[in-house]
Amino acid sequence: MAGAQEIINIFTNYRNAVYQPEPALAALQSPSEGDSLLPFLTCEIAAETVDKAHWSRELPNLWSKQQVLEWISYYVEKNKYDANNIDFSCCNMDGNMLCRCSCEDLVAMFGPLGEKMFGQLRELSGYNELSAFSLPEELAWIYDYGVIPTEDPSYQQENLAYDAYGSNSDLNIYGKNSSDDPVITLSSYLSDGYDSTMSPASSEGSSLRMIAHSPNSLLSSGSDGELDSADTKFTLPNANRLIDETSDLKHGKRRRGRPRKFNKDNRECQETKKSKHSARGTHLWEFIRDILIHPELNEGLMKWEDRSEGVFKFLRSEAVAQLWGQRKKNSSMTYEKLSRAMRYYYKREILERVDGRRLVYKFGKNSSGWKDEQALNRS
DNA sequence: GATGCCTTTCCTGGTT
DNA sequence: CAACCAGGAAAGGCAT
Repeated sequence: MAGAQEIINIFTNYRNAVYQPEPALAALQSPSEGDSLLPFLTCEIAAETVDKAHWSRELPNLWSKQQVLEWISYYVEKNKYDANNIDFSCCNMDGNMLCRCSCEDLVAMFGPLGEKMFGQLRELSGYNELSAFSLPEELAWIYDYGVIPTEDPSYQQENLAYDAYGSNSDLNIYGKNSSDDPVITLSSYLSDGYDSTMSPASSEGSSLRMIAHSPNSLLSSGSDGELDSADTKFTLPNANRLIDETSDLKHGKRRRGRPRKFNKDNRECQETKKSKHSARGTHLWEFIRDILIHPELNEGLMKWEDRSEGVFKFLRSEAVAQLWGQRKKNSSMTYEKLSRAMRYYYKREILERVDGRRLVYKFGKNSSGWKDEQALNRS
């Protein structure tokens, strides 16, 4: 366990390394911007410093302790808050623990800043004050796709995973406690879908579904059920790979291509998948497009560089990949793999290359639904 | 069962 | 050095 001094050192080093004075940043931090813009701006700023701030690429519940500290440091510095008022002994937690903190917890730890931090954490986690009934119609397929019947074993396992995170915990950044009305997040919206007809009983923890589906929760579909969630959350995605590696190793060399799913849990996963109706609109480029054409739900994941030309940029590449992975019930999705799939679209002219610009893509002539008028028609 | 499409996964090598 | 890009190869999953 890191001591308070060690934490302060990390904190200080990070601040010195990452947040050297930048005029643009300082301008954005002016009080006149107003709090309402704060979450958005922090996403934007984080994205601009994406090469430095690792936390900005991942969903908060996936952050390591280091990333949590980096985020705290960022936020304290951004708000010019006196770090002496912070109880650093409370900062030694990973993202999962952080996300389970109530607003009161954060206020206790960070004083008046805690409330703002709670708000931003909710933003970064994809919490939105949207009801399921206000979802745009063109995303109705999400309803079709995402319903997980309660008799579905995977759903029951997810609920087990959910319970492991504490179904009776206080209000946390994912929204309400389990007894409240269902809440939808972009994450669950784009990855899991949401069933507006879900009964209160079956919708329990719908806003928390992101936890259950997130890579670190793959306890639910993984093969190692006794792993401690707190300690394994960052290794689980790789744990799948380890299993594959050991089962696929032949003469010291791993077999090429996608490894077969052999183990019992994975077979269950496959069966579950087979039983489910495959929804339309599950293509990657459509998924990307749907994130882009709903900026109000975007969470700073992606942005248009040139809307009229269809040029867009990934701001939180790993977070988008994780969402895509959740959508495809694939815990081990990474930006690396997602980008490979994106590159296949070049040949089919669904996407066009944008040379020399990292994380930037452009819709091609064989894509549709992203242009202003098309998007408006879809709304 | 064969086929085709759309990824997914792994990999090597190059670039930023 | 990490992150990203490019693209070949092989395989999975699914619809037809």
